[in-house]
Amino acid sequence: MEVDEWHAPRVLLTVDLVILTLRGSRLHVLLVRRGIEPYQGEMALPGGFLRDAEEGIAEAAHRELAEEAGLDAASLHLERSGVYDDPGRDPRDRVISVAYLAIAPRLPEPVAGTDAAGACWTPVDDVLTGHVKLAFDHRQIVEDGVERARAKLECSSLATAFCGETFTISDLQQVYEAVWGIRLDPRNFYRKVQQVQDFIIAAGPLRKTEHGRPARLFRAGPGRALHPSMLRPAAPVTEEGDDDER
Amino acid sequence: MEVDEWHAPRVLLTVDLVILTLRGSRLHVLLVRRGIEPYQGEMALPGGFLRDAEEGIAEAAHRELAEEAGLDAASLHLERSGVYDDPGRDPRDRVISVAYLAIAPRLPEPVAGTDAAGACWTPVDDVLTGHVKLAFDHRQIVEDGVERARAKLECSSLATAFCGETFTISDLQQVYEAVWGIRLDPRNFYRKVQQVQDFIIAAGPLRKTEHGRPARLFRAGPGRALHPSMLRPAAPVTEEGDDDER
DNA sequence: TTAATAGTGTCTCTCAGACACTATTTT
DNA sequence: AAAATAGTGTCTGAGAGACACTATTAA
Repeated sequence: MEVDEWHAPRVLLTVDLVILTLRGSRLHVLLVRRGIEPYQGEMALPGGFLRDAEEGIAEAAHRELAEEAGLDAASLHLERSGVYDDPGRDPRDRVISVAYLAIAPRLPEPVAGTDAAGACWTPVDDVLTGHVKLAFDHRQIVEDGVERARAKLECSSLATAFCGETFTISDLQQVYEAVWGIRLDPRNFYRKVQQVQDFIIAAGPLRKTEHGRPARLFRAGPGRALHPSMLRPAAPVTEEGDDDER
Repeated sequence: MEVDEWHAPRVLLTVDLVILTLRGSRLHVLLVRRGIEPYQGEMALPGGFLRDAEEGIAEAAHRELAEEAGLDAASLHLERSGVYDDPGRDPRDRVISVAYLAIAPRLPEPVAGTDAAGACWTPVDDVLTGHVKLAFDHRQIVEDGVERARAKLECSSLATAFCGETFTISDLQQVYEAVWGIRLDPRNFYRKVQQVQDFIIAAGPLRKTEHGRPARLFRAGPGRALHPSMLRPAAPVTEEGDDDER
């Protein structure tokens, strides 16, 4: 041991939010334009420093969610997603960032009551491909957050957090398709999702659709973990690994 | 935004290590007796403060692994496991802890070349049940680390990190049984583990056993992700959820 | 009617688990 | 021989995906 904590370095702590939602049939992330240096004028994730030494990190995440995105933290799914600590990630100082993943249902406007000017929903594909550049290591933070969301769709009821109070099975399928970035068979999805215990429960009336037969409405059920789980299709097995077996 | 970073609070950063290994057929975690306040004389996870502001957290984890446990970090599986930031978790100051999970193969002595006096392997069950008390929130850190190890056995080749250079299929089964805390059928395990691509590869000779037929030896294969995965048996389905259907 | 979406039934394949059975060693 | 562990074969049941089929709406 022999650690002398009086000489241990102190670091700054920020919270960054990866707020995901569906717009159209694509997954979007909320970005803000930075008003201060460094990276002034560039796009970045909403977030900021801890307010004071007594504020918990989760507490700060809730505060930033309300301040910067105008979203009611109580109604949103919010969970820690990752920690970013590369000593050179912020040119000013040693800054550690704790990322939080938030899932929002479809919202009519980019953001209502936003504190930061220039907040906007951006397709995650544009961020992941590098078409839209982000400040700091925020592209990596988005990538990790999206991957976490993808994984959690398999074994948790996270998908319902993308939907409103009630939704059809088709709505839910769109969530899975947008987040996973693949197409699913509607008939198999329909059967599968209803076999999961406590995932969705029937909620009264039908919803008229633009075309076709009206669909039943459902609400999120009490289950948090899915049994059986909604596994992603396995990546197609390529034969490239068998080269040395010829 | 409008965050004035000059007034943002700074925090201390520690790294804590959850080093797991198998001893006998039980899962053990490495603990040290604290030499300084707070919690002086009590058991805790090895770890410590960042050395300086330029040291990365992963770097610090490797350093502590060598200093406190005498283990060669290069040969061990080491990954970030969690972050602990409750403002009251350290009575002295605001201290954030980043936990790392390390997996060690069976070692002959409690620890060789250990810097900290009183380091010892302790059965994780004794920690999780509260039979052995730990300083700070270290019991929670152990619990989270063990759960992460349990989950990673399913989809990664982590289990081989508990074994030496070569091992039998029976050895590998003992890893799964000890970490998951359940018994597995040897015949099914044998078949299943060999169907996983690039998980284990045959390594020459047989190993004599105390009783019974000698077993083939294997080495860890190149695969990191397991296909198909080694899923834990599902928790038995209880009927308590069906009460409202009578 | 057609187009479109909702919802059902059924087949096949793969994998998990149960377990009978054979093989090879020590005592 | 018995005991013990290694390793194989086979059956059953559950779930995933393919896909034919029916149901109900708008245009």
